[in-house]
Amino acid sequence: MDSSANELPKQYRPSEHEPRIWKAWTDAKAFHADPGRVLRGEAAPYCVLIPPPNVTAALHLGHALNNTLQDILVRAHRMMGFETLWMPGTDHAGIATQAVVEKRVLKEEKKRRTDFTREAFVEKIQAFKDEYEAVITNQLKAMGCSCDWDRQRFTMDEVCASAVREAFFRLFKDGLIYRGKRLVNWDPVLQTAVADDECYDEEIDGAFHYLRYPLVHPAAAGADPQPVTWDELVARGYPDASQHPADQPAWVTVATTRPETYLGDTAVALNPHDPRAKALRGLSVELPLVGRVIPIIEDAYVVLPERYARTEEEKNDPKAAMATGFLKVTPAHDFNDEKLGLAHRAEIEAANLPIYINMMAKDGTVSDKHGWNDVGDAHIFVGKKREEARKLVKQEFDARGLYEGNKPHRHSVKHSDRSKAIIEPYLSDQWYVKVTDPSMAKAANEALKEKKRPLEFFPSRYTKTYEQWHENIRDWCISRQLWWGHRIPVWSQFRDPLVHTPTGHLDQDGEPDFNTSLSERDSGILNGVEELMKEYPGQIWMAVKNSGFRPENFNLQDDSDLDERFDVVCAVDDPSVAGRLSQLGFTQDPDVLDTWFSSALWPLSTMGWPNPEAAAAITRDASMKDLLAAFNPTTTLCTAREIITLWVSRMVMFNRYFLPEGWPGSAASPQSQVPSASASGRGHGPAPFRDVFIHAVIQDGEGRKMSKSLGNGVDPLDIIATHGTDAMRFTLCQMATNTQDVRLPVIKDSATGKNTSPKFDLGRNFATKLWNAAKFAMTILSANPAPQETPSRESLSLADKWMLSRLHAAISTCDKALKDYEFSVYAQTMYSLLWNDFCDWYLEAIKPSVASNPGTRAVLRGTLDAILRLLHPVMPFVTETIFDALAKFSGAAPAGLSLTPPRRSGLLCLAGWPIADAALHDPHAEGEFEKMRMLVSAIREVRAQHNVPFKRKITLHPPSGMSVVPSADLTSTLAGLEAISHAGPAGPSVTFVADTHEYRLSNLADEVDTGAEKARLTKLVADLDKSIATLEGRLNNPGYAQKAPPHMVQQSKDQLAKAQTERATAAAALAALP
RNA sequence: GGGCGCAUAGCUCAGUUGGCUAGAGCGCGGCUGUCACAUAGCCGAGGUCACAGGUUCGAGUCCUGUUGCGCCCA
Repeated sequence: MDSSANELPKQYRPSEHEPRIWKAWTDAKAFHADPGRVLRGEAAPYCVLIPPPNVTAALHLGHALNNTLQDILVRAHRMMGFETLWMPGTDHAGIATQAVVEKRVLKEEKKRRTDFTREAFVEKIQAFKDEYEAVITNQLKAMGCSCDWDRQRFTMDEVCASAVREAFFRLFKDGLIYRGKRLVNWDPVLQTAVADDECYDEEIDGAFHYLRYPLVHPAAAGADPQPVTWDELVARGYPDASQHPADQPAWVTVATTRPETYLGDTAVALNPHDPRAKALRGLSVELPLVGRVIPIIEDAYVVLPERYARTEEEKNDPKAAMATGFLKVTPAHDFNDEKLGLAHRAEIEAANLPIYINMMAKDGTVSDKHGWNDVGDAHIFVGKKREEARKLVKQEFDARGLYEGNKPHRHSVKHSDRSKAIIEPYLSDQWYVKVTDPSMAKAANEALKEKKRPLEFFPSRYTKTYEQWHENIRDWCISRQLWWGHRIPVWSQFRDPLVHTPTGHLDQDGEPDFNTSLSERDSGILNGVEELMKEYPGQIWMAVKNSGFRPENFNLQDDSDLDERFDVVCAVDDPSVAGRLSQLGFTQDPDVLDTWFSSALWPLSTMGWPNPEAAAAITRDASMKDLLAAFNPTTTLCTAREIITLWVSRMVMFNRYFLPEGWPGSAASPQSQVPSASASGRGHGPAPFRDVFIHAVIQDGEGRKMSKSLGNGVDPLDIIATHGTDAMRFTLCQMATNTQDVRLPVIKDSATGKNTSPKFDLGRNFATKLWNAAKFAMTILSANPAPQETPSRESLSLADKWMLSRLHAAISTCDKALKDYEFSVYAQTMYSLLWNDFCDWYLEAIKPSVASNPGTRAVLRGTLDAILRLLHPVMPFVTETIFDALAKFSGAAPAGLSLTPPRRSGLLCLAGWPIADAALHDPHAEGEFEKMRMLVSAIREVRAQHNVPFKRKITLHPPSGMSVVPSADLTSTLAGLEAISHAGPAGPSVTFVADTHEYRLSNLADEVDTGAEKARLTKLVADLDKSIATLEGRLNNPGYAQKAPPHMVQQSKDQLAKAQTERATAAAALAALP
């Protein structure tokens, strides 16, 4: 093999190498983590969990960034000798996926979800999921992601599903899951509750409508309420009441953007500081048509109208201009009204009204079937859609002289992400996790202060986001009225009222005493459940409320709505259990869990919790049983900032809740001491990771989010096709500064019509540079092999020592940058090491000497090898390709540079991370080299100024006092000198200054261009004058000499002296010109 | 409404305890088919560090305020 370097083609063509390299990695199982090594104490664990991409769509550039950064960390740590696990997987993304499939089915088959059975439709979604999971997986593999692909999970697979059931079961049993009737964001199109983060605000042109509610005297039950007249109000001191006809019924006017919801009003509110408040005490209003009499309540929440505003601030409240001072309170249809209603519960209930009156069906039409009993004449609205009902209400009020008109009002309204429908605050039965419990939110914040292993955010400012979220958290609504997701594992049925049998005794207060018991039917049900519970110990549970019976078997939940039903929760997914429950009259809750419930379990479910043995059986992977103990807690989570509250927070809560206190998962503790995963830590378990790295969001060149609708998205596969994976990764890494957003100018490629960005050229050019540098190095090594013996330090040239010193610095910087998640620093450091130091200076410097100096060849080979290793995490394919070629040119590394060979299969991804001794740091060599560089730059500048052709060799004349030119050989090589002559120039010459010394150059051309020379020197003198002025100004400042540190003052003096010398020399040379 | 971030060269961004005569890549101008690389090399031009005050011997950096843009939470 005379010249193996020739095997490398002229250019690096990514597509020719990437599939081959990927196969080599996969064949070697290079990314497969062995938990056994961790548990046996053979290697420290390093673990990253992939933020599971939604199976909704293919990955975009944001994913590319997210996963590139993870892969960089993972690959670097794998090389550093950690037993490294990067856990891959995808998320079922409940509502998003269902909505996408519903849309697709409607478009392709013209059918709706409800045209199918639940099972059939879920199957369709499943098929879609399979399709996209494959797309996503292929994308990640194309990106080079070194995940442990044998362990890939899906949030709804069998392993994850059992974790979800177990988590629900434990929380339910512990009283942290309850059923509640609450207002939720209701999507009337998809007919499901949606989370706040599944909504967006959008301004719409609406109006404030002014409705008059007649005032009445509250009447006794059954009696008709009597109207209040204006003269009565005059008597009560109601301001301006005398302006109305005295004997006419009086009213108050409410302002509302949604007139139709008046059907659900249960109060009218005004501010206690409103001058009308006093006069209205004891009165009520009667809702037109409905006839409902509702109380007037006083609450400071109500905005005072402009004319009653007491302060400037109140006056300037934009709402004051619109307000009448009266607010209709509709707790079942507005979140603020709900708060008001609950705050004034007593007053409303005193009026024999429920707090909530729901006047709407699930599809958003007016309905009397959902908790509205006093329809009265308002039946004319029933069945109308929101918009129709609004019109009709206006019309009916108008007909009765009760409509005062409207004012246009642009206001922001919540819309559903998925259906774009306006969100309806809607009262419904939902399941909640009591995250307000101290074992949840508080424990999550305490993780930041854990002594042993505090949770840490990078950049640290995000800690605040996380903390504040937990401080203000509300209970988490986890039920979704969807088909796609984890079905809530609760079986319910309505329960009979308790039977009260007189005992014939009197109680303490002298009242007859009763025995309370279950009905016969309910007794039978309970017996059946108890039997099941015995057969499936710890897997079936039932909660009851204020029953007073068998408390040893069923835990009491006082704050849940269990008056009416029996709820049985199952941790098992067993058809026979389902059958038995069915026989007992139970049906399973039709709802599914919020997607984040299963995502929150990701650090647990992917590792086989709660039952690693069972997970090992399901996956037919024996090592699965050790995963949890070896890798949870994981090391780092990489994600975007909006995920902090949605996902990070919930993972921390769940991990701390479900894993036991003292869960070490570390090699230090023998397994016997590891607490069993079956015990819940209830807030005392470990956080699921140590570091949370929040990376920037990629925007387009205008600072907009990339999105399909804007058409500014960039497909990672397109970039991979045109630039190569490594180029994309390097560019993304280089962009990953710790700012909030990064902009990526997007252009349409005229050839392909696809979106791309010129920024990716940076990475492509860099890969090419590396390729060519390596090719050149190997050409040299093939002609003159590197020595097999470590060369002595003495045999190294200045350039060698300088190169090693630079390498040492770069390794330190990279190590620190990776530790601090400063990806851009890492990329920049490597860019400058390879391009500037290695290519521009070192390779150029050694060209004449490398053939004759074995020490130099050792440094050349060793430096290239180290660069490949350092770059591997960000550019895995090209480095692996070159490393493979370089393996044919073996040689000893220079002393002080450790390059551990690959652990197996000769693969770079399994080779050791380079380690440089501090001894390689050589300030003297760096100083000398720097002097030489300055001289070379000065000569090059003269050459450029005089248009000296590249090939023309010129003569350098050092100043008369200088016997030896610093690094003369290097200078000659790099500056293109023919000779260094201590004699004066014979022919025409040019003077220049370097490091205060006056040099001359001759043989530049047949004749010196005095014009160019004058221009050059004039500019130089001007520049130096500017410096001198600055430095003199500083030194002449009396405070400077007194207060600045002496070394700073000295430095300024030195700089000034140097500038003055150089200026004098340049000025003299200028004067000497003809 | 609460919290956070950004504003530095034409563009995208560095600039970590104040010491700066403010850097990089792209782009721009000049020269170069040169022998690893034209996806390259060499040289160069280009900045009132958003604005206004303040602290300091010294401010891109710290403080206060203003303007503009953006994000998260409610």
